Amino acid sequence: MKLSTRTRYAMRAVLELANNYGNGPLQTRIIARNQDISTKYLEQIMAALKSTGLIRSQRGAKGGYILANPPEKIKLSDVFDVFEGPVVTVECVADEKYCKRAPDCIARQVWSEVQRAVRNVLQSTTLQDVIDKAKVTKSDYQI
Amino acid sequence: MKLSTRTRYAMRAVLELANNYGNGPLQTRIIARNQDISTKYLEQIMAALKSTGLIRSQRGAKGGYILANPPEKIKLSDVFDVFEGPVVTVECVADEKYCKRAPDCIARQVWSEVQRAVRNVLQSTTLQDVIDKAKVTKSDYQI
DNA sequence: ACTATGCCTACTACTATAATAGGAATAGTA
DNA sequence: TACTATTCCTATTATAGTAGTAGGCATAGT
Repeated sequence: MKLSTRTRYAMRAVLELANNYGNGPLQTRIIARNQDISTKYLEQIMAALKSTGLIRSQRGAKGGYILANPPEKIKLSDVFDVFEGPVVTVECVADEKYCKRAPDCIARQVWSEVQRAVRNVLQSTTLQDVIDKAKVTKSDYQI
Repeated sequence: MKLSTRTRYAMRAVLELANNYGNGPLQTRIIARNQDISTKYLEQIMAALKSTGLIRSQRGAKGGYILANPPEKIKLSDVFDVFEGPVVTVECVADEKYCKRAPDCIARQVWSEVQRAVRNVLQSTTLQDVIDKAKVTKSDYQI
């Protein structure tokens, strides 16, 4: 169980946008450079993020991307779900009809619990939460 | 983020062994039939489970597999880790040296939290716990 | 007009997954 | 001893997804 590179890049890109929130659009080129990501690949990822309404774009020179909502209104699950989908473990966890064995399947209960744990983290944390936490850590270092 | 079929089959097979614990070896053929899994594919999965020491085998007629330890001594993470590995999200979560950006990476904190949540479930639950919980549910139905 | 950006589409190398297949080795049993 | 049921070992394969690379069009600012 490992995250796709797309999801990891997406999360890093969105966190950059969150950090930049209020300062106008941020360019793919800049994000890619900051994060050591292929610009062309990131372009595709940004397009997907945009198509879900998570971010907005401004075309042309001095264009770029901004978050569609303030960082405290965006949950990590919003970003996560773009590529990893709402299902974290197995389809039958979300859709009992997916498998006829589901009602009696004790393995399903296991994956339900795991899924619940993951979604609990992702849904209860906003981009702003992450940024704030990072700042606290930073200042701890400086003491 | 979805589980591999191997991991799901492995979990179901091991739970069958847990249910059968104390009744001698259980055959791949039986498990495969009970669980609607390709016998040949399950054979490979059982071999992998055995190589980690999680289960033991008896060869020849009337052979089969048994858990190497009683169900209350086996954690779900023991089964999970055979195919999904101990890393649930990203390598850098377990190994900071994996990426030079790790110390400052705020995305890494996100994936750390998710990983912690998953491992918490898998490490705090045993096969016996799952079986017991399933029984409770069953008896609820009968009321 | 020029340039910097997003937007769109196609292509590709690589890898993992989920099997299928065949047969050798072993152990119980008639 | 022969027979049979099982694990064990190895090879092969079809398919899909991933992680890019690439080229050029559309748009907006200067």
